[in-house]
Amino acid sequence: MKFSQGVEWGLHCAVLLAQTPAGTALSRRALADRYGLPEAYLAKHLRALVAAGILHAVSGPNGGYQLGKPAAEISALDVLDAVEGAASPFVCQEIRQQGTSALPPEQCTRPCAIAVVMAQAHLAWRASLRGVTVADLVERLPEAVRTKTRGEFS
Amino acid sequence: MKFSQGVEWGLHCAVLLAQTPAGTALSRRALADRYGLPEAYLAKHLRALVAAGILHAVSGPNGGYQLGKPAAEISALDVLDAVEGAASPFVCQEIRQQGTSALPPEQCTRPCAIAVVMAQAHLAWRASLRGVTVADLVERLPEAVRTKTRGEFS
DNA sequence: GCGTTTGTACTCGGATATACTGTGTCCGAGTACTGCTGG
DNA sequence: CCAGCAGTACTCGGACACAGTATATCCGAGTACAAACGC
Repeated sequence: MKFSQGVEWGLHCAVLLAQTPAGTALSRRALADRYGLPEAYLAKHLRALVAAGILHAVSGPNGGYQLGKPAAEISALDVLDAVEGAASPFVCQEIRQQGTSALPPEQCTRPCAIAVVMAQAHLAWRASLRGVTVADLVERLPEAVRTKTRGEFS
Repeated sequence: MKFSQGVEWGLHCAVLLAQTPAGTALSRRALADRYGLPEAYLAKHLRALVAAGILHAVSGPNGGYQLGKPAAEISALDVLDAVEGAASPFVCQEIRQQGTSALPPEQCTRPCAIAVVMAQAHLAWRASLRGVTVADLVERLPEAVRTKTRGEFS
């Protein structure tokens, strides 16, 4: 089980865009070069972020990507859901109702205990990520890094 | 991002084995038939559980699998780690140190904030699963199901 | 000199190939029981 | 009748194909600017 690299890329891009002056857009080329990423592949993930409303894409010269809403309203979970999909990694196949010793439906009124446990863990994971916004991530950057970044867009 | 089906299979098998009288072993054939699973593929996952010490395999006639330790000492996390591997699904590639605006190493003494957030979420997820044992899962089964299962091994 | 038009260069978006992990399967090694054989 | 032995049937374990998704890429659609042209 492994996340797509797009998760890290999307989060870094969002954090970077949150530090740019309002109204400025960064082209995908600029983002890819900055982090040494394959531009065309990065595009696929950025497109997913645009579809989720996290980023806003502007066409034409001087176009590019900018945040689609305030950084404080974008959680890490939002980015992850946009890139990886919000579906639970565990999908209960109800094998208790299959095979030679299948349980009859009337004994399966309550959800499978195993699925419940996995769902709870999934919720805990999501809750942890939901509590952190892109604005928080910017705050947690070292001051030196923030000033360096700010200088590049002055 | 999706878990292997082996996670569900392994958990169900562990819960079932926890309900069998001590000393009895269930063959992989019996397990596969009971849940309608592909026997040969189930074998691959059971082998992983054996390697992790969660199950114990017995060869020969009347052989099969049994729990490798008390059900109360096997957490859901143990099973998941055995099947999926314990590695974090998020692997930080340190892209902040790559590309045209790469940060110098002296500004990267603290771990990347994004990696920290992801690691915390991962820990929350693992903690949730670590708190539930196979014995707990047996307890959470409906009484009717437990008696039905018990009857099949009398 | 000014407005219009055309061209260009730059942007994002969707459709298209390749690599790797999960899925599924097969055959071989080992072991305990069972039946037979010889005493 | 009993002990030893060989055969057999059943078990798990590792090596081998197939499929789906992540990875990586290319080309086309759209837009704003800029320069050129006509008035």
